[in-house]
Amino acid sequence: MTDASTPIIVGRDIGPQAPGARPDDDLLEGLNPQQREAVTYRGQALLIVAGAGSGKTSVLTRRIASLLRGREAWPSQILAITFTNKAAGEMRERVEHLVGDSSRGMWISTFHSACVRILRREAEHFGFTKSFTIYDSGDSRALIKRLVKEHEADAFGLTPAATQSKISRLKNELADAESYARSANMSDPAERVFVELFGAYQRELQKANAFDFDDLIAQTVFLFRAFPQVADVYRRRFRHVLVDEYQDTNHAQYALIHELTRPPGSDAAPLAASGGMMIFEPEPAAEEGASLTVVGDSDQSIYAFRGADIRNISEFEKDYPGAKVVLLEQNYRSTQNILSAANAVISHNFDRKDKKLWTDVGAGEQIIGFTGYSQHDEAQFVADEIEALRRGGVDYSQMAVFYRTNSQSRALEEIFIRSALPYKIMGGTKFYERAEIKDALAYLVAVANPADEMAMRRIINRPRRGIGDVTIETISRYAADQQITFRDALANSSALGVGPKIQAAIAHLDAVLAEASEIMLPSSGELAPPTAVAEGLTLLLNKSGYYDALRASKDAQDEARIENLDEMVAVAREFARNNPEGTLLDFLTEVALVSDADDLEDASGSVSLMTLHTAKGLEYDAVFVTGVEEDLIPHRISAGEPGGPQEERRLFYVGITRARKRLYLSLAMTRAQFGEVTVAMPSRFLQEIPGELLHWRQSPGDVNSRGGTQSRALNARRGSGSGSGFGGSGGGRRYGDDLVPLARREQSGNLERFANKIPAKVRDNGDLELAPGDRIRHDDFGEGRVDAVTGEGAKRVAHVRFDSAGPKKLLIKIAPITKL
DNA sequence: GTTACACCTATTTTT
DNA sequence: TAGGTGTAAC
Repeated sequence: MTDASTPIIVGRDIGPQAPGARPDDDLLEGLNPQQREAVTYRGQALLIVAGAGSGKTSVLTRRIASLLRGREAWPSQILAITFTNKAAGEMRERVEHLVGDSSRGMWISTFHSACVRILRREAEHFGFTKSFTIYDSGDSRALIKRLVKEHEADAFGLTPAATQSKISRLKNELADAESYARSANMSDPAERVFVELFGAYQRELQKANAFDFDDLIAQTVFLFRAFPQVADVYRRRFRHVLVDEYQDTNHAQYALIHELTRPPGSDAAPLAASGGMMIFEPEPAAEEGASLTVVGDSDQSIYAFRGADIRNISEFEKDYPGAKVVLLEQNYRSTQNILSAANAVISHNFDRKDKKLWTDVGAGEQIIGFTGYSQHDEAQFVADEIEALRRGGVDYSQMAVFYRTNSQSRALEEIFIRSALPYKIMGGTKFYERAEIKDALAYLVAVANPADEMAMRRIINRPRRGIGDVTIETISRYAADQQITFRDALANSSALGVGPKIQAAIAHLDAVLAEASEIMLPSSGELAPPTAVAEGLTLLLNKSGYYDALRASKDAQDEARIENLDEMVAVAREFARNNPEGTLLDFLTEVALVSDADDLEDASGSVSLMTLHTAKGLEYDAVFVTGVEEDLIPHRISAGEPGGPQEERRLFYVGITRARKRLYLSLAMTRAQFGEVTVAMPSRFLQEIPGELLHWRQSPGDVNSRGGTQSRALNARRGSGSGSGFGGSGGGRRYGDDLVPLARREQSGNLERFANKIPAKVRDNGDLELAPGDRIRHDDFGEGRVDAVTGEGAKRVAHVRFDSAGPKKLLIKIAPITKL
């Protein structure tokens, strides 16, 4: 839902409200009673249980606005935490919309950026400097990889991946190497090696003046616990803490919130540790902890595998006695049919508080089910249906296709390309994970944080300078001997005892870094201009020879790399425009904490393809959930995990509740995976949807009876009446109730014909010329007449009306067609 | 330092 | 099956 109709109230007036004014009136406009309560309730702790599409962002932003307008809080006393930058940005925008300038000074940010802000200020308390680097998972994987090798840990079954995920899990539980060692079974050699690795990893991070993602949270908690007087500064400052998506918090995040909302001065005497100043706050007068508002929906918890602990929300009332709970069940997004299906599915999860979404917009369309013979058949259905919706006036950008695993996107893509359907894959390869972008950032990090050896190691031979492992180790040893950083060792290239060519290369790199440093962090101490980052980056890329090496390359990919780097420089310029005061560190922080998931919506004019996980928080007029099969959703691997199948059900629930008006559930009877074709069974979740809500265009039974491959699950439940269950098996009904048979089903009903119909090889029709009126034959669709041809060159599209398959758009260059 | 081949492993991933 | 990674040989 949206609050676009809310009038803008600009809160220029800083003085108290005029007597008798009702500052909340417009904020409550259009809200239902529960939403009003969530906005206006005042107390120490409030839990808003917000079902999907129940307007929680609206409630949260209005609650903040109401605190500000009522003069109950200064902006600086508000801390609102989300999980994504996108959510934070949206929330900030909407609060600004409501209260204007008086929102300035609020902290509306992600867990991670809030912690970075705190850590940059306080890092000196525990052996870091404020210019610390942030390691993303790729960086920490690289470091762990090196350590695993050094410790020869793979011999104990400790792969880099396993080690990384175990360390991450432990950090999310606030365990460090020492505390873990105490509880671990140290007679197990693998455990001993792991503890060693964990400790070594942590020491390396400290040495590099770096935090990994998990550290950002965990170290902030440790900081607060070790230095209560530091914690009190923030406890006094933030009087209102609000947390979005609370069901996704892990233990460390939970602890962070807990620390922040404790009454100030409540800690025992400060630790007599680490030479910091002892500041005793002589204020025994009972101060209250900040008021805490959390919003969440345990039915949408889908990140348990990453450490999210559903108990944080389900036991909120225990953690915060006297907490008020508000339940938002009215849904403003979907039709009742969609909601009823969602309710029915999720109600199969035991151990959950009952919650039923409802709407007053009416039943809406039935949910459409479809069973394809193969994943390509399924994809073709999706493509056809998308085209039909488009002709019916639905914009491509209002349609989305979801799948459980990324690999499923391929079949969809193949068909979409052939159908000339504009699509965009969300959350695919990430810009900031590309090698050249990581290189560029490493150059910047080398300037910003000379202690970061990882960054130095990354760039020292990129572009190739003839510096290999041997030289790197020489430098590393020299640095250790001289007790200087790796970076500083470069300045003494002549003392390293390496060949003249290599020595010159090192000296050159050193000079380039120094020059860039002078631009971005002037030694004169004066402030660098905002454009310094972009300039410095350009200088680094040019003078290091990075650009030249790419330009000289004949690899076609390197051209794209240059474009990506140009884009990176553009990002730096953009940053300078938006943050005139922004420093190099600010830029690196932003880049480290921003992911491309944050620009999800820029898919204008295309259909969005994404995993079910990525779909959370989004909504579309028409939603296709594909691959609704056993072993896919629920995924087979989840079966063995405690709570796995239930989390899968929530995932399916999340998918269903993204749809506003139309929902399609599809599956394929066969799926090519790992080189072989497997026969799929319909997902158990399909059977949890009441039959009258779901209309099968082609049910599993239809496909089954014609394909001849009996599958046990299909007959587990017989249809009763109109479109119930899977129905149709036994050959009674060949097609769905009102389905016009498609041409390819006419040709033959046998499975092999359809399984993996689309070969991997790409067909090329060359310059096949087509004009309106031409007759063509298509391998799948049969004969048809060309209505029109649009597009240019390789992207020419034929609009064809097939005799029996109906209208289609085809990419002429690659469609399996011949002119008649 | 680069290339080629063999090998391994295939959920989800807000930061 | 396919893609990515690691090692060995040139």
